[in-house]
Amino acid sequence: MAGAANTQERILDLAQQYIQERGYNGFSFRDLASCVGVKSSSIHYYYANKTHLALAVTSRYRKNFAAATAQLREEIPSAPDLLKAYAKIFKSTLEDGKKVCLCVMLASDRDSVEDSVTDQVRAFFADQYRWLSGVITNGISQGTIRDNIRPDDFAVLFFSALEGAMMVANAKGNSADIELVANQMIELVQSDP
Amino acid sequence: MAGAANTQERILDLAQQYIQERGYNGFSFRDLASCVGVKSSSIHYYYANKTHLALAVTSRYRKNFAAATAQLREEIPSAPDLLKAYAKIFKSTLEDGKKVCLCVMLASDRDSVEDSVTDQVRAFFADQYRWLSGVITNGISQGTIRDNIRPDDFAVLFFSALEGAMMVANAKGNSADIELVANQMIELVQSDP
DNA sequence: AATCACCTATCTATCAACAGGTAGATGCGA
DNA sequence: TCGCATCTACCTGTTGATAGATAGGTGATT
Repeated sequence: MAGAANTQERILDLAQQYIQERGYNGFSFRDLASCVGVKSSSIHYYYANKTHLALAVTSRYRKNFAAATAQLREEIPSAPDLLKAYAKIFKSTLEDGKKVCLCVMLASDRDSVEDSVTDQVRAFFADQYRWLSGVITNGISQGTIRDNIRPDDFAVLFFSALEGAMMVANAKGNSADIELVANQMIELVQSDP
Repeated sequence: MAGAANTQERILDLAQQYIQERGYNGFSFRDLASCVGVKSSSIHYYYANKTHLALAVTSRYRKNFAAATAQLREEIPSAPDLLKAYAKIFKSTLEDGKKVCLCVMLASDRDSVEDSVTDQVRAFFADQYRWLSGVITNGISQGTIRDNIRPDDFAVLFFSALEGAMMVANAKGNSADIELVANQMIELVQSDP
């Protein structure tokens, strides 16, 4: 039988979901296969080995995230509102299943994945820092963010706090903590009215 | 040969290290055994199964953390200094090997561990929130922390940010980010001089 | 129009390694 | 003699990965 046209994409989607829920060591080719409705050898047909699969998932994730954040900047002018919208991405991810950021998951499984995957993870983090730093810099210019805030440093803080909140909130089953964390930081750096 | 008196403790130490470095699914009883210098059945002698082992590691971790933080409160009066010292625990953990907080690691492997372990992880988080909230409340009383800070909320933020920074810093191999994150938060909530 | 080669996608069957876990023997020291 | 600690030996299931068969579609050749 000729394959259903989108088998490869369904494999990729499910692999991403599994990594976000269970981590790199938390699922097998057979888990993926049985859920997609094929045999594990079919997955090897598309992705020679687990590293290739992880690499494909990660680079697509990076690309999608870059597109989503770029669109936010087009739609939302105010820096504090942008930070809120950014935080909402994290909250939604957690609420959609018990999923955590793909790259934090892969970072925590660092010893099990090959360096090429960790390189992609680091590149994702760099992407986020760049975007956040740009938003902050812009916020200072527009007067919505206090001018004693250092954009590069605050980018690291804001991102770290969201990632950490996601992990902890996931354990507690309480996605509201993400907003709690984000809103406090925004409140602390917003210019006084 | 009668066992070296501390085999059990060495197993516990190594299991903790492995969970912190590789996660719950990242090591096997044989890994532990060969590193300790015994056979895997000897580990089952002390810990009937992997859940028991994880439980023992986690409850000891909680206890040790509680002792360390209690001592900090005895030694350091100033709230900002206490927060700095607390952050240093995280930084030191990361610098001592590539280890990340045990409980965040177990939180990320939530789907693979039994609920009893996740309960301990949640209890650890609650411990930390309680301690941090107490420190902040005290800081407000002593005038070192601004009085518009909500202790319970800021505890969540401070803790989440440290945990997140630890994960990200580990991927980047850059432990300095932990201090960067902690110092920014302290700066933001400290009373003006 | 019928045959052919070829490509894509899938399958079956299998491998060696490793997983967590168990039963029971062995040996040392009190 | 007894019990603690460790071992040998093994079981069952799973893992990532491979080899090779098979089915269907496409397009060129006869």
